[in-house]
Amino acid sequence: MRTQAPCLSIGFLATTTGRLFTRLMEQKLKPAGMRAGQIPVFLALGKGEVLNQKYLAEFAGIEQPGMATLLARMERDGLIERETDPNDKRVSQIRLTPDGLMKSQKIIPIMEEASKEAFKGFTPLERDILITLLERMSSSLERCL
Amino acid sequence: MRTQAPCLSIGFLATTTGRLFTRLMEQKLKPAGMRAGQIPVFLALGKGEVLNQKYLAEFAGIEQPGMATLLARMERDGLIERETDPNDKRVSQIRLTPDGLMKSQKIIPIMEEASKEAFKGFTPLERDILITLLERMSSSLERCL
DNA sequence: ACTAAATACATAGCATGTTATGTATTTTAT
DNA sequence: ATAAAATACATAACATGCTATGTATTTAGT
Repeated sequence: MRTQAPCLSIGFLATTTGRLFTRLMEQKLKPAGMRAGQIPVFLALGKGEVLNQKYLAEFAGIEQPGMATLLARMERDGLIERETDPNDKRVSQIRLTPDGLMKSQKIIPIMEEASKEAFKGFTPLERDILITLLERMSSSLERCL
Repeated sequence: MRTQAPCLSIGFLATTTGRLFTRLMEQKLKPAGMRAGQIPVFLALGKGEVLNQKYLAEFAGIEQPGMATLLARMERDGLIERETDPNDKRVSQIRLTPDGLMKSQKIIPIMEEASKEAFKGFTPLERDILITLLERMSSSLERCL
């Protein structure tokens, strides 16, 4: 008896699926004036929350410089506003602008649409299994990084 | 009885897992002088094959301009060589350089390592299920794009 | 034969993410 | 009290991938 070779296509599959999902979201978000990378920011600030960059980066699961440039683009596009925290001048307090707040209302319905399409042909059980296994793989990968 | 809400986290999970996998591969490839985006090219040309850009783009599952810039960087770094097809001057025949060929030998073992780490804690059955479900989701997404 | 369509590749401009590094500001330790 | 460490954010340089578009070259239609 010998150990079965690990499936080599998993990396390709994971990155491809992620890319396809991003593309689908871009398609749906574009008409609404939003971009895929902005989703976590809209989700975090969508009820008028005021949060700092560090929190947003962790929430989005990206590094700090990535969030910094994302927020710079969103500020440029009038989606967010920043204000220095008077209690700690290193921190900037970030909130959605009225326009950003309005746009953010469409995020959840759009995500629902996209998820529905992604899960087309899946039973609820298959859906739950995929989620669970992906979460476990995600954790495994995080642990060895 | 009401329909269960579709899981909204699937997009985040898919893109995050893909990104984490890419990061892991980068870590392993860097010491060997390779980058994550180059993997499909190394796989396609690793036995001395001579292929054109269109084929490589399809093989890698990315758009043509993406492959064009990838190949430009790989040529810059001495990993590939290009030659115009004499039978059709639009086509460029692409092959790995001796250095690229040598480096490509390490791709499969590195992919095996990464897959092993990604699947840590998975039973063979779970592994197969994840692959199958991801393939199905990938197909669903491709269909609606 | 010759124009029009198709094909292969290149380029521009951008978004997203990464690592590496710089710059203020605040906290900690002596 | 002050020097050192930690923290929050910004910037630089880059890879990867996208859409839109341009440029040859080849193929097809008349």
